[in-house]
Amino acid sequence: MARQATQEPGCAAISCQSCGLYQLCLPMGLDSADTALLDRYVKRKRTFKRGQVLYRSGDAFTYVYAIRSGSVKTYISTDDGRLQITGFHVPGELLGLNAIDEKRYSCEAVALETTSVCEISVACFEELARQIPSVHYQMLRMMSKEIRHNQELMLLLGKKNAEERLATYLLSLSRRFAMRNYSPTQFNLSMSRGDIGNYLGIAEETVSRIFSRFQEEGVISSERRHIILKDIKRLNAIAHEPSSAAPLALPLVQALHSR
Amino acid sequence: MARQATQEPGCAAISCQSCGLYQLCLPMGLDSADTALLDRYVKRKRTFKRGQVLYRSGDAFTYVYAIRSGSVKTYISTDDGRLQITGFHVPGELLGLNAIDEKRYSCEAVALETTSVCEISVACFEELARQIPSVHYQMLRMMSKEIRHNQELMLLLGKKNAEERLATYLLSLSRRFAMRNYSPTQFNLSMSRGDIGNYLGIAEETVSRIFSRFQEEGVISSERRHIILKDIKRLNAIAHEPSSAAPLALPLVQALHSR
DNA sequence: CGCCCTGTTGAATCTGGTCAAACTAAGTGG
DNA sequence: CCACTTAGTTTGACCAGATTCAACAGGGCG
Repeated sequence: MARQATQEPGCAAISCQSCGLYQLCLPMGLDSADTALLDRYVKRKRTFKRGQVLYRSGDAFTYVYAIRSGSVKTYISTDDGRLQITGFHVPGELLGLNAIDEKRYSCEAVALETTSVCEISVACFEELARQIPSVHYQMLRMMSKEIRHNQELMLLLGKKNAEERLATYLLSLSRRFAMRNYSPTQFNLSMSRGDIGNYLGIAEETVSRIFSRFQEEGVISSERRHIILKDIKRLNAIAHEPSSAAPLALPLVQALHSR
Repeated sequence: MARQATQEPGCAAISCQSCGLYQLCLPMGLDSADTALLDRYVKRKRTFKRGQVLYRSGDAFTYVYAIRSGSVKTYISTDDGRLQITGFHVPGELLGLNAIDEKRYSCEAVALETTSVCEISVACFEELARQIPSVHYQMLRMMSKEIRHNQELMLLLGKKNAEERLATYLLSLSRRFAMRNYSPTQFNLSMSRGDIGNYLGIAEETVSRIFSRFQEEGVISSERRHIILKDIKRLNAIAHEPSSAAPLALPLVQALHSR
């Protein structure tokens, strides 16, 4: 009942350019024949409204989701109901891949706002990978990137204080926006303070307090969900990011932020 | 100068059975021809002593390591030198795979005790994957498993208190030992209290205190690095593990621990 | 217009960190 | 074989940062 499919033909034509599959094949330099083949496997476009569930933990692994617009949070939970948000996902990202070996989703995915996705059947996806071997390699790269991202989050959760966590978080968002050619210094958050706090392992009140402190110190300007980064150099100093380790997003984008 | 290679021919003969590659091909039901092919790519066996470095963060990605015996810790660090251990690795596990997309290791790997590994050249490994397509799929499975494991660690670091962290940790170890047909209730830790605390995001003093408390309460018995789990049911209750999510190790082994 | 959700701020509390010291085990070298 | 060193572990006392509880403000939406 939560799911609301909008099954339109004609989605495929634009899908490869606009959704995650593009990212999957572009770096490998696939020719247009491959690209066309790839498009055939994009089964349907769907739209989820804020709070709607894409999939639940334990559900059979039947679809991979490529986000076209909007944003999604994923989380897991303890047996007594505490949640840990494990990621916020934006357009261009692929969701559900880590269900590969258990054949069931290991986390729950919920739309943060109205979100449009391409829903790709796993069976089709596997067939696709058989026909275009480099797809497998691309998947390995994407998962390797996710592992690194998670490891940096572990560093954050295990070793950083609340200020460092928020600074790291803002910079990470900034880089992801820069990557998509949005302003890296001015953006709107699609997630609540509660979600941010949950993700970073601190209370939402602490998030509020530190946003206020950053604002007093002139590092950022925050008006509810609208954020302006005013002193990225300072944010970088506060964040104490991993040293020689790879950045959260693309290495190229890293250069945008002076060190 | 830290590296001490013992280059022996004849390693290949036993390697596939004894090191991680076996785990990579076995689940796919490779025939003996494939297995033989696979063995050819095991270049050399090496031994690292306690504290020696297998690879550093930022090093070029040239080898994948399959642990034959001993144990290894991996960690990343902030720019001001704080470390976060991201994993302890035991025989049968493959190390270094998440360097795939950046072509450099994203973390540092250090032997916890005298450790024997098979060092597999990445170039050979890629050639191998080309010849046996299912190897790619196995790699995807392994990385998917690692992502899930990391997500559970994020839940632990973000939402659990010190007692829950220790209980979760002991159970995770127990399952991994059970998987390798070692006693799930009695084992020696190869890592120090400091390493455990670092991994779990708590101080080593807290680790000590809680081990003592568990002992007082009759849940475990701990004498320095020798641990006996005396009440696994209670440990499970304390740990508050992820609900419907996949277990840290194999699902089959999970059944060993009553819920 | 008023309700409700989100965000903000204050004050009390507490878990776990930090610092310090004693103790144990395992080497190391004379 | 023993004195000495070193690394690891345990325990106590104190303290700080973050949580919890609670009250309140402000937007957005019905």
